[in-house]
Amino acid sequence: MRKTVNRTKVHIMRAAIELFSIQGFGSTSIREIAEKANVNSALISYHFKNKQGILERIMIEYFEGLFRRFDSSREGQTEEVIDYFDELMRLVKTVIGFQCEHQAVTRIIQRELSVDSMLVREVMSTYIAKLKSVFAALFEKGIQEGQFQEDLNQEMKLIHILSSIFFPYFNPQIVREVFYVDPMSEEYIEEYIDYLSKIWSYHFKKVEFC
Amino acid sequence: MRKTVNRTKVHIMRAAIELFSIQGFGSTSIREIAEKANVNSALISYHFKNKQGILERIMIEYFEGLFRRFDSSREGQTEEVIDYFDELMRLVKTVIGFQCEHQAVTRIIQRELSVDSMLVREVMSTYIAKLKSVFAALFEKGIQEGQFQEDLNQEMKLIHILSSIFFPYFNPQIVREVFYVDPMSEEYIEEYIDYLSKIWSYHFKKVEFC
DNA sequence: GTCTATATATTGATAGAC
DNA sequence: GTCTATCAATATATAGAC
Repeated sequence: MRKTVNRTKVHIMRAAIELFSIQGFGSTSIREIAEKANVNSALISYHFKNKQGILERIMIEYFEGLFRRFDSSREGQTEEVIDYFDELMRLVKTVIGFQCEHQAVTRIIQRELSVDSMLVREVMSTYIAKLKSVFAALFEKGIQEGQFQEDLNQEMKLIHILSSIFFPYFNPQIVREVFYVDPMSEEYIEEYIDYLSKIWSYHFKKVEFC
Repeated sequence: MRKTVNRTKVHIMRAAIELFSIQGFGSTSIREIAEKANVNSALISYHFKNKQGILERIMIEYFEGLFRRFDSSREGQTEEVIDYFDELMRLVKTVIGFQCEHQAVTRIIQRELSVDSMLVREVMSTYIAKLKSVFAALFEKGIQEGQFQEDLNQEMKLIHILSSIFFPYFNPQIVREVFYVDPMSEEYIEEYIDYLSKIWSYHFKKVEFC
């Protein structure tokens, strides 16, 4: 791949991300994207086939990046995981951090994931399913090792965790305009993680009786 | 208002709701709506001014309906609320029930609320703010009456509650295709409410020491 | 309130020169 | 890889008859 190729592709992607996130996919035209990217509109068809093609690349790069992040954050770690609850919170922190770094794309993906299409079903069955299985595997191990409770409904836990992680970053405007806090700020993140940790530690961890 | 007026308006609204919820607002054209509603396309401009006008009515009717439901569900009740946690869960149940009854509109609203526009900001500052204040007032009273803890961050509680209520009904597809359960089913609702109740009761209620 | 007819703009996508 | 030029389809919106 030559540099010129990437430069145009990247410019188109960046412009598309900004516009999709503000106006929505359906309300954004190829011409608008080309204009914002300072690129000839014909190049979009050339590089991405069509508008849907841009969204596809945006989604794929996002999730590939997320799972790469998972791997790299596991690198400097000792083989044996000791505390599975810590591991859970580390994972949550990684996802939230990634979502903050990619605010616009996060918003686009969550929004477009609620629309019916082939692309959406594929993303669901690969990436979201994979994300779920990462958490599910963690809980399974935690239970095996006797660190986690197994009385609560496991599926509910996972749905609940995804809700908690996704929602504030899918709709940061609600958080900002109704709660007057910025979900992307360091303070908020720390406080939110802290909150979730408190809530969850009691219900997920196996209790030592008093 | 005459009957004929309403019939057309209702048909247009119904068709728009179905299309918006499946394809998204931006990807749906006035013509499509008119066709699905078996109505002349010019009538949309006549009744709603433009496409945005339909969305506006959809949103307003939804939230007006929700708050009317709040009022009516409070009717047959004794003046003095005794258990504020029960009251909280009753409120949660009401919202979730309402969301189930209006699946399509719920999806549309959550999705379009993540897009930037005047309409969205208005809906946020009126309806979502009002929804928040309903929960906030409940917590305040619960604390005053010595039934609720006040150690946890109150704002986080509210964000967390809204996340838990909204997310599964904003994106039921994730729940269905990844978790293989239907968030609209009686069983799910009961189990989910039960789960939330368990999680929250420990952290929100004032504990009687063991 | 509802229709036909139409004006006008914008859409996504491609063919072919460079 | 990038451009110009252009197509056919579709968009929203309105004027005026009924």
